[in-house]
Amino acid sequence: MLDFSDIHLNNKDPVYIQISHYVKRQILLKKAVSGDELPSRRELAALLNINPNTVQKAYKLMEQEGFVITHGNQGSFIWVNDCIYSKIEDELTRGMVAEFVKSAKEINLPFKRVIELITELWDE
Amino acid sequence: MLDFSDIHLNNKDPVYIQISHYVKRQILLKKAVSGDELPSRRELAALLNINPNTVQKAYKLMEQEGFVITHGNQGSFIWVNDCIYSKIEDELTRGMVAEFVKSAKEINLPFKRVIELITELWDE
DNA sequence: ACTGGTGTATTATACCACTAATACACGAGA
DNA sequence: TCTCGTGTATTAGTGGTATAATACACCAGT
Repeated sequence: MLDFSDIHLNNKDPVYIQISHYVKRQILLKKAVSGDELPSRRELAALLNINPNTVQKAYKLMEQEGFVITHGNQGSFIWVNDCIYSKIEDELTRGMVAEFVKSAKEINLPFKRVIELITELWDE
Repeated sequence: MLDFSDIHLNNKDPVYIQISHYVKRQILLKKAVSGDELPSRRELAALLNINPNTVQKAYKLMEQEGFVITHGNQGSFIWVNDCIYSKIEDELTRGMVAEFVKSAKEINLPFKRVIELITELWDE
């Protein structure tokens, strides 16, 4: 059963997006693999103190994104093939880095300075 | 008169935030300095094809953040002291990098890999 | 069979951020 | 004085998000 006990919800992004993003991270970290079962809608809702419909929205989104399957009322499961995994990996790594690079260039931050700042801020 | 002709509005972030962010970038790039006049609310609204109130909200935000002043109906002007400048610089550099570092760590991206990705994505 | 938990769907409501529409008072300039 | 553009304030509309209350069909376990 996939563990949601260490998810931390902020109050900035939509909850259902955060749930999806959390599961993607778990997949990337190999903490979630094909076959792993997700909690039931109502169960996760109770755990996170949110409405079951919000969980349903998250699960539906993850189904559409292709890494969660649900059959009948037998619960929902993680399901990732190589293609989906690559997509997730790309979004969470290259995608994120690319956005950052774009922001850095917008303010004319030179490459060297970027490396400096990351090095400086990495450990703290 | 501060130039907004090369601002590019996305449809993800609130417009008034984007305007404020754009002005901050201009300040950081020394393209906007104390005394520079901003277009009137209606003028900028017309230029960007948005509602004057959205511009008003942006200007008000920038006043509150401390780098824009307005007296009566004599227009709005850039006004930055060292303190404000440092704040903007920090937000747009260290602040941005810190957020990125946080995201990278969330998915266990090692420092080395981060540098690799940035190097790879810097030129394209 | 009955019960309880499941996924799913529908409808309604509330809330908030954002944007839009409008009106108002002020002051410079012709 | 009249006009026009200014900043400002108020109100209304819109869309997305979250919640709530149900309802339904399905299946497993008792």
